[in-house]
Amino acid sequence: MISQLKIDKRELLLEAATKLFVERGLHATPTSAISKEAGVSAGILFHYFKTKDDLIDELYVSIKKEYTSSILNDIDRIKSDLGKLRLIWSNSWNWAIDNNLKFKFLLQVDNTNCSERVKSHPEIIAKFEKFKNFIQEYVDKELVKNIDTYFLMGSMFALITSMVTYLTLFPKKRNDQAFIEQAWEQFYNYLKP
Amino acid sequence: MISQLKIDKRELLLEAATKLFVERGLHATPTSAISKEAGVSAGILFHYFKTKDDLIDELYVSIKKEYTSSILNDIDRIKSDLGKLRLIWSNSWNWAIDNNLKFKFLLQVDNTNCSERVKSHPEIIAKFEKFKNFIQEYVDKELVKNIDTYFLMGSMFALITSMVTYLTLFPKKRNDQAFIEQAWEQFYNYLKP
DNA sequence: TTTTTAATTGACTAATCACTCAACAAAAGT
DNA sequence: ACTTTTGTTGAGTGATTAGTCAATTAAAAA
Repeated sequence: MISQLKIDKRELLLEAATKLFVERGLHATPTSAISKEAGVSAGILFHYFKTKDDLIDELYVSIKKEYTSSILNDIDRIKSDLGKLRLIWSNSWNWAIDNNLKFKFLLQVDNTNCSERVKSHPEIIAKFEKFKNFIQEYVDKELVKNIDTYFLMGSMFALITSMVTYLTLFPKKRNDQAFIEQAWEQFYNYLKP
Repeated sequence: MISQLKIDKRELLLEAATKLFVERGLHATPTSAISKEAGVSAGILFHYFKTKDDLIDELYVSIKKEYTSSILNDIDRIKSDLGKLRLIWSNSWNWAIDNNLKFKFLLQVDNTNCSERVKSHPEIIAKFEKFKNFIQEYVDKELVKNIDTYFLMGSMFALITSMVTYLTLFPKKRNDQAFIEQAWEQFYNYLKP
């Protein structure tokens, strides 16, 4: 086996970190707690990650990539532009609910001033630009109101996040088709010209 | 004078704490940094606040009260229901922009699991209920879509927060009446039945 | 098998933190 | 004026933290 154990311990540490960071907050979580939760020795964390901040950075970037990728899942299976927009919408909150810890970790870092360096990671900027162009296309096609793209993206993300918070609090609603339909209607009413 | 200095130092500490908590994060800010920023000795902080957590709690509650109060400013000067809703909307983001540090502090605490005890403060629960009834009234009057009030409140607050983030990033837009009008239109399109 | 390389441990260190306390200063009360 | 209460200081304390390192084990290469 080609260092299977190595990959395992790294993953164990990242998973443990996600859980504890969300439960206790970034700075309130000692590295010793992370290694304990992962069931490994305290020192090994610094073998895989140079510093605690490096661990946070790597965790953020990997989760963000996972999230942004999931948003475009199955997008080619849909023909209509509006259908695609709806799929992006539902992909977003579905991933966030199915990966609630990871999503909460993203929110926590995004709401923190202390890690600006993470957010300016090139791969993340690239994904952001890609998504921005996507929205711009909808504006050009007059499927979405002609207003500053940054404003649109910000409010879209805000609405999706509040949807996630609500569905996490009331999980039954996730299978309530009438509710989902109404929520989508509201979302698109917000966007349409 | 009736202990004017006492009040002053308390206020100085709270202001310094707000600034540093937003800049560095709750747990990354030592109490020593707070007292230094406030220009007082390290020990005095624990004369006014039993513990650091107590300081955070008090700060949160006082800011939250200030914010929720500002939301209903001048509400009686407006006659129409829709006008009142619009005033609530604009009051919300105006306060948040004018008191950006305080607003960011609220967001930071709200996005943290470590201080559940703060959010369940009776005065805050009361304000929340009051606002909830307010929304319910609009639903009953059929000015707002008939969908779960918690869902409505969550998304309203999300939209307002994204408005604040945007206007903080692009301050000029705040005086752009056409933009504000469009933003309001979108907001109400989201809510209307 | 032997050698080399990589993974893993946990005791250790230097720094930092929340909080205390004895001493002093200023106000208020008498 | 004197006493009591309240405000204020900053050095000190014990606990906790991120990160190190010499030693041990396991895997890979020779």
